[in-house]
Amino acid sequence: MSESSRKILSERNVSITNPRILVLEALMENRNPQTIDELQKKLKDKVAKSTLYRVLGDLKRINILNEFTSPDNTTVVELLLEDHVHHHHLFCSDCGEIIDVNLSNEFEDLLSEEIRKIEKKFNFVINDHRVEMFGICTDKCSNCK
Amino acid sequence: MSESSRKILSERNVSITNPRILVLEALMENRNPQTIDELQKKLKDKVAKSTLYRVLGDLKRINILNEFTSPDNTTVVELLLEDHVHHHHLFCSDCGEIIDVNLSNEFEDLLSEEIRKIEKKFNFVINDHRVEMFGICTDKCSNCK
DNA sequence: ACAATAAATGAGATTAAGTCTCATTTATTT
DNA sequence: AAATAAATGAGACTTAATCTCATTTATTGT
Repeated sequence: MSESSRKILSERNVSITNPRILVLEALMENRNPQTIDELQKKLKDKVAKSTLYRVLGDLKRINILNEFTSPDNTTVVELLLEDHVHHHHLFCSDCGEIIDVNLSNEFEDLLSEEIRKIEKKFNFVINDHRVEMFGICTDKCSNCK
Repeated sequence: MSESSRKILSERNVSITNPRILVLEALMENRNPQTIDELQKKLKDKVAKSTLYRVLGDLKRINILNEFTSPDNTTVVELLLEDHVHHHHLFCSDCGEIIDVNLSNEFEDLLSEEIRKIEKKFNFVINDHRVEMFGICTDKCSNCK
């Protein structure tokens, strides 16, 4: 585990430091998105707040961190590694859970086609997209019944 | 113009006040999304900051305001009226412009089908979705060349 | 392996978006 | 038109995120 976070850093020419390893490990603990607050709690007394934000910035810069905002306006963060690259999100407006979702390959192909049309129409080069879905989980989590 | 914002409010049983009319008019000036900062500048010395935020809250509550966060983490807001309901967004990472985009009806149908599958898989009731596209506008705006 | 150099960190100050409070003003109801 | 209820303005307050700078830790060249 500590091994692989070192590998991640060295492969991308980022110097290997304790805070970076700790943040990566905390991110690897949950593969689902987590809030910065959750991260901060996990790393309490191990990594300073300023360092946490800086390390998250570093990880964004080397393109292995995805940061976005949940519908209730919380910043959320997740590691993007080889096995887990392109996917989408499903938000429960009741309990706040965020679930990673893969759409079928056929659908992703259709979406890419549709996006090609948009590129032409608006004269854009589009390099990324995401689909966000909002709803209520009916029996998945303990908060909602 | 002032007429129609009065109408919007009275139809939804929201009392008609000057700040609400002014905010609605400022929102109607651009039909594309605008940042809160832009709004604030337009309404400088006419509507207090606290009132602006409260009125935006009111408009969200009556479901005619869409609020979201742009990739550079700015809060963005747009009016959702009859003619302009379901649509998506295209973000220029160069100049920050946000463009409203409609996907084809056929594609929206396919997306709804795909979403029905996700609902079953995760035991969710999904009531909304959005597609966000990120790229660079090649010749649309003055900032990018 | 070790000094020299460069980069990263911790602690806390600072900034700014958004919220809250409460006395005053404005709208609505009768 | 008076009574009541709701909304507003001004500024205090909160809090996520950024910045600063002295100290610590990593990297590089010999």
